[in-house]
Amino acid sequence: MGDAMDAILDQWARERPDLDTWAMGVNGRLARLRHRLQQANRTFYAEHGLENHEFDMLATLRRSGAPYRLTPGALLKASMVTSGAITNRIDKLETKGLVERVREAADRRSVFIQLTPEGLELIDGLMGPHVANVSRLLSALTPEQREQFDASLRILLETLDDTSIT
Amino acid sequence: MGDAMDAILDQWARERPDLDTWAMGVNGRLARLRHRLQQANRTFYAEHGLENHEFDMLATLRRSGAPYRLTPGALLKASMVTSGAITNRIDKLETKGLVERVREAADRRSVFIQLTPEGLELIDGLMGPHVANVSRLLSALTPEQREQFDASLRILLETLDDTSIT
DNA sequence: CTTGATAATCTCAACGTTGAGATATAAACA
DNA sequence: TGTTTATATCTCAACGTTGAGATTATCAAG
Repeated sequence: MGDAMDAILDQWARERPDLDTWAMGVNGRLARLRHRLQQANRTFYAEHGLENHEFDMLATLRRSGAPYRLTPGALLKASMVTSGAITNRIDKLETKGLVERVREAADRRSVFIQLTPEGLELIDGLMGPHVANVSRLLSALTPEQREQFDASLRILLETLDDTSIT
Repeated sequence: MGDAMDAILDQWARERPDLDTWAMGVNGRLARLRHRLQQANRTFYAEHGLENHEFDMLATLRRSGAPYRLTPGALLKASMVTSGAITNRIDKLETKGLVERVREAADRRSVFIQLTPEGLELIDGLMGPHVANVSRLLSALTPEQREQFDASLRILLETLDDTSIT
């Protein structure tokens, strides 16, 4: 048995036997696995009327703790997109009534993006099923494999300087 | 030492200790690692005037073997985007003179997208440095860890039905 | 104070992707 | 042969992201 990447690496072995295929394989598998998981998550979120990135933003606000508010700047750092996209996403969630812009900071350049009661209720109800869903998707690994897999991911991220959140 | 995901999971442990964090951690780390690698690859490709997806399409044609041609349909299956994007990407590469549309199939609905001599020379010269670059990015793992990491990725992809290429 | 520099957020034109539909060809079958 | 169904590719309006710049507010220095 093999996955799609095995077939791709077979082609490379035939065409360019000089190339070491290990790194190419990992690079490709990471891309493909990420894509599959994202698709599966999208299906789950859609059942509750949310886009992938909407779930992410609600979850980011939820885990920040009461009163469940962060500035757009903080949401920007917590995401992997640019400022224009953040403004757009906040606008959409505000229209849905799941977050609201609150101006009450000392620094009046700033705004707080805060979960509404509806937003809080939605994300709190979804976290459990979401975790169960992801667990199911990753259930093919043994407990030992899981631990090693996660550890390797952490090692790679640390060397690539992935150290800041907000 | 920890990565960004460790801090995020600490927040969840504080806010929702009922949630099992392992799966969330792997899901987040996969997204982050993929993003980092894509950024690093982008930097490398940009030094040679290529976008990420342009490199991918040239590589797909290259590994298919002489005469380095595939139909848009095959390129579509090999990619993770939709048909409109494929047409657009082919157009761009054709304008750059790296591929050309060749109509000589028995089935006249079909077109071959074929590497030009310039396209072949470019991708062939880039594959070695590309592999070296990705190897460097993943070099923090020991040989044994690499093997286990790759094996786990394959197991997960197989269970998620990632089995077809073109 | 006032000026200049810094910071937070938003704006918007350019660009790429989506995805349903259009177009053209081929295959199946009466 | 004519008709229907299937297949391959392209088209294009709607939508989201990018990223530089505009806007507004704060801070530091004189």
